[in-house]
Amino acid sequence: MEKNKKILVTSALPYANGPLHIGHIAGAYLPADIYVRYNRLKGNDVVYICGSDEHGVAITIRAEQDGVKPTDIIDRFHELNKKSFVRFGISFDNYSRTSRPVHHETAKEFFKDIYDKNILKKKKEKQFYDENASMFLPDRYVEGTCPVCKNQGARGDQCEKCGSDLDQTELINPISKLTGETPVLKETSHWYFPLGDFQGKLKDYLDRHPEWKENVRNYCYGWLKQGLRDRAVTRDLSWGIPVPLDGADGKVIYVWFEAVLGYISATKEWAKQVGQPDRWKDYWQNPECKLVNFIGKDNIVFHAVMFPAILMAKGDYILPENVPANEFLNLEGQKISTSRNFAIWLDDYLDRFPPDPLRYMLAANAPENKDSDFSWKDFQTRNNSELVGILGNFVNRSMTFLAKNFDNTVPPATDLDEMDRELLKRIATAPQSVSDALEKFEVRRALKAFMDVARDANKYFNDKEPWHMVKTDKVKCGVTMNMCIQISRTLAILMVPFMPYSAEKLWKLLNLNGDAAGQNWATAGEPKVAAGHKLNPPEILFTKIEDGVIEAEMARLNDSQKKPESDGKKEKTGKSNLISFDEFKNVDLRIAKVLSAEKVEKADKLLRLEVEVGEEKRQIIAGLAQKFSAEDLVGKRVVIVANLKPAKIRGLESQGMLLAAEDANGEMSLVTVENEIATGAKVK
RNA sequence: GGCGGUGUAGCUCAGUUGGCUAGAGCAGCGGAAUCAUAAUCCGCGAGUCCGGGGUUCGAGUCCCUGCACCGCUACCA
Repeated sequence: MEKNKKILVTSALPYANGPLHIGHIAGAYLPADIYVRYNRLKGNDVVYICGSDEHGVAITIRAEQDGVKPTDIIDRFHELNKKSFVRFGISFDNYSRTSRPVHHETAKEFFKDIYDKNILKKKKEKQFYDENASMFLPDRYVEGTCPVCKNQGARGDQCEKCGSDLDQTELINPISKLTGETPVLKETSHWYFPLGDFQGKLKDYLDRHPEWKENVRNYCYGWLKQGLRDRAVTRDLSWGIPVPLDGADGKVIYVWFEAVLGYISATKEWAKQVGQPDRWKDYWQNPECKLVNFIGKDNIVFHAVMFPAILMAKGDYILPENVPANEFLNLEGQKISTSRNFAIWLDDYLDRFPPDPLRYMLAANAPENKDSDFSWKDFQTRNNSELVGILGNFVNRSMTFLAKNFDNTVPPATDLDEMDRELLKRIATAPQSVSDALEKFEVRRALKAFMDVARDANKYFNDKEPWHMVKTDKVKCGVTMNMCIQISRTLAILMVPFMPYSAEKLWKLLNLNGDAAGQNWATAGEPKVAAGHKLNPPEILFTKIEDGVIEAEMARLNDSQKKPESDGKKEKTGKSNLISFDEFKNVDLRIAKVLSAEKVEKADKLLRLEVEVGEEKRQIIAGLAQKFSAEDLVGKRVVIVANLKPAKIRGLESQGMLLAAEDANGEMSLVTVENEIATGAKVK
C-alpha cells in the first residue's frame, strides 16, 4: 500500500461574467471532483482548489453594457457559481476569487520576482497619452492626418485611405478619440515574458510526461514547433492588478499571466482558513507533491505551456504533474452556446433535479477523447435503466427481501458455496478495477467498472433465486442475503466519488457507522458487515424520470433559445438610442450590383467583391464567406453604405460595407431589392 | 489560412506498442424468472471501421491525400 501522497488538484478558474452550464462541468469540474473524492478515500492528502477569474476586458465590457461596475458583475457571478458548485457536490477545499488581496499580492510578487531576475523584457515605445482621460491611448483611439497621403482621418495603426501601415507617432495633428483633445507623446513601456527562452526547458518537461493525454501533448508540441514568442504581460487597462513597478501607472498585469496564479493564492487562502498559514508551501513548494490541473481543451496552451514557464521563471515551485484536458460537450447534437442561451445551466438544473443523476450522466459520457453529446433522452435512459434499473434496483430488491424475510437483520454467512466464494472474490477485486481507471483519469471507464459490480450483483441475485430458497432452506438463503449486503456496502463506498449524495443515502440505509466518504478505499472490498447487524427500512435510492418531465425540459430548451439576450436588446432599442433624422441622413445607402466575388486568400470569412454603384466600380471586402459563395452573390442587387471610410483588411481596401442581416443563430440574409432598380440609386 | 483533435453497429461510445472470426451500453427481437421502482437475468449484430491511394505476410490501428465536424489562432467597415 502506498503511503499518503500529497496531491494538489485544481479546476480551471471559471470566468466570472456568466453562469455555469453542463459543458463546463463535464470538462473541468466533475472529473476533478471524482478524482479528488477518490483520493480522499484512499487516504491521500488532497487539496482541491478553484475560484473565480475576475479580471480582464470581457468583465469591463459586460459591466459597461449593463451600466454597472465591474465589481457588481463579479460579485454576482462569483456567488452564483460558488453556490452552484456546492449544490452539485463539487468539493473544493477553497473556492477563492482573483479580486482578493491575497491574489493581488501573489500575482505582484510573481511579477516583481520575475522582473527582478531580469527575465522580463521591457520594450520602450512612445505612445500618445490623453491627459484629460489620464490614460495611454491604444493605436485605434488616435486619429490624425496621414503623413503619406495627407488624409485627415487616419488612425493610429494605419491610414484607411492609402493603406499605409502607420505608427501612431507619425500622425500629423493627432487627436484623442476619447476626448477630442490633443494627446501628448509620452514614453511608455510594456513588459514581455520571453516564452521563447523557456522553449528548451518546456520541451524537456513535455518529454518527461509521455503519459499525458495525446491531444494535450500534440497540441503543445505544435506550439513549440512554431517557436514560442515573447508575450506581453502588461496592459493599459483600469480593471485588474496594478503592475507593481514605478512608472507603471495605469497598467495592469495581463490576465493570462495572473489568472493561473489564482491556484496559488487560493491555496494560500485555504492554508490560512485551516489555521496553518504556511501550509500551502507543503504543496506548491514540495517536490513530493503532485499537481494536477483539470481543464477544458480551450485552455491547454495556458496550462501546459505558459503556466509551467511562469513557474520555471519563478523557481521553487512544482510544475503540473498532469494536465487532463477534456474536449467539449455538445447538447442535443449542437454546440452549446451561451449567447444563444442554448445550454443547460447548472443552477437551473439543480432547481428541478438532484445532482447525482447528472453527475452520473456526465461522467458516463465525459468528453475524454472527443467531443461528446448530452441529450435529455439519453439522460432519461441512463437514469432509468442504469441508475434505477441496475444499481438502485439491486439495493432495493436486496433490502426489501431482508425486510420481509429476515426482519431487517443481516443473517450469518456460514457454509459458502462456490458461487458465494466467487462473489466475495468479485467484491474484493472491485475497488482495484475502479482505481485502475481513475489513476489514469479515465472517468468513463471507472464508472463502467463500478456499474459492472452492480450488474454482477444482480446476476448473482438472479442465479441464487433467494425467493425460492427462502421457502426451502432459509439458512442458505441467509448466506446469499449476507453477500448481497456485503456487496451493497462495497457499492456505497465505490459510489462516493461519482455520486456522493446517493452513496451517503445508501450508507444510512445500511445503517453503518460514520459516513461512506469517511471509509477507506483499501478495505472497501472486504465483507465487513457483521451478522446480526440491523438495517434501516428500505427506501428508494434513485427515482424514475417520466417521459413528460423530459419533454418539458426539451421544450424549455427550445423556448429559451428563441429569445436570446433579451435585456441587452431592450436597452439598445430604448429611447436613449434614438437618433435624429440628421444623423440618419449622414449615412449614404446606395443600391449596388455585385459584379464579381472571390474568396480572399488565407482568410476563412472574407470575400472580395466588385460592385457597380452607378458609374462607379468599387471593391468591398465582406465577412460573408462562411454563408455565401461567389455564385450566391454575383448579379445580385444589394444595399451598401457608400460613404463609409475605406479600410484596409488583409491588405485589401474595402470601399464600403454591404448590408446583411444576421440572427441569433448566425444565419445570414442579404439585404436586396425587389426590382432591377438602377445601381447607385439612393436608399432612404 | 496556420496549428491540434475527431470521423467505428439505429443511438452514445471503447478499441492499448499493427495480428486470432472488430467490442460495450442503450434501443430492437426471442426466451427465463417474478424477490424488486413493469425494475432483473440469458441469447441474438450481413457494421464499405468517412472516401481514395500506399507500406506490410497482415491495418480501424502506420504513411500520403481528399471530405466533414470541433478547438486555438488570423481576418470578419
